[in-house]
Amino acid sequence: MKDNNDMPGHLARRFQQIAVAVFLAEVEDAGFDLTPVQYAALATIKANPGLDQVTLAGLIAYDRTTITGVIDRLVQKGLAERRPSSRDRRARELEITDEGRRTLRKITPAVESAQRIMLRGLSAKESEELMRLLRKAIAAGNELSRAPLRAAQV
Amino acid sequence: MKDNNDMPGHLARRFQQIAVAVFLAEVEDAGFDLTPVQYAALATIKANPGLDQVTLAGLIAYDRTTITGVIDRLVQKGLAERRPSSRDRRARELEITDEGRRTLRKITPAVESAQRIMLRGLSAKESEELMRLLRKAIAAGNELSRAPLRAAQV
DNA sequence: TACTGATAGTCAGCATACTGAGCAATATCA
DNA sequence: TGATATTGCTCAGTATGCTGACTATCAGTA
Repeated sequence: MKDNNDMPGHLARRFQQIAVAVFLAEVEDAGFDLTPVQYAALATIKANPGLDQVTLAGLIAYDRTTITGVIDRLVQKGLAERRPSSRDRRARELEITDEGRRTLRKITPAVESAQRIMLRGLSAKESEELMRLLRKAIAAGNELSRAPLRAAQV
Repeated sequence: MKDNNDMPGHLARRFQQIAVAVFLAEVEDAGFDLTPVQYAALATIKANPGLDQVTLAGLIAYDRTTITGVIDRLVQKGLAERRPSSRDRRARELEITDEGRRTLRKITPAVESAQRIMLRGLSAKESEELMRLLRKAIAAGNELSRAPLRAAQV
């Protein structure tokens, strides 16, 4: 019988579990209330002003049905705005608000600290190697999830 | 601005996302309907007959409030049984059923295949190294989540 | 034994994630 | 142009995961 520790799927779940807990703890210590998912969405909206929801989902590999709720909460917190697209009446254009920009700026140290903490058991070289291997495995498996990463259409 | 691909937390989320999708697809192809979480719980019940819910949660690092629902579904599918403990009237003893045992046996090839597929971008050596680094990072971060891994009390 | 603190389990509530379905709008092509 | 396919978004339903609160029970101790 294989041990859980020999199952990459189980290890993935555990590492992700710790990563989320560390992120939330650091962000809360900094006085903010933002999830990892909300942070990634907000940062991506800031970097790509006016993008629509499907494009946003593709850039961070979220399912399109998940992104709806995430944006709802960003809007409800006053960090982002959703308005009808002028080019395509089905689509919604997303913009970050000033409040969202301020939050992103202030929260950055906590986010970076979280990334360090979740790797605290590894040396710098090991951390690099872990990220390299994860990127490689993810690239090969990208199309296997319902929400693959998609480059923006420019 | 840091790219998502430099954030271990984001990579963790992506890898976990792919791992779950691959697991579900392989298991469904084999004709079964079992999630990764349910599988791990069932396998652990089989390996530790009569254990209580808190011990089970500790062995697979689930939150105790999560395990309730997972066991509900295993029981509802007829794969496990929950009965009052004779030693502690607060506790429930968990047992796998014959049906559960049969399911576990038949599902094993699909589970193993899933673990291979989610690492298909990596060589054997790289896969080993990825698992080693994940184990190391997880060990160092174990206490940082609400549901740390706990050895069984023997 | 009575009090106190800890423990086992559950529940309500919230936030991801997914499946599958549906609506409105757009794109494509005969 | 008109039929068809596709796309953007939303919703209902289900399954993790978490926080925080609660009940019942147990364990240790004054």
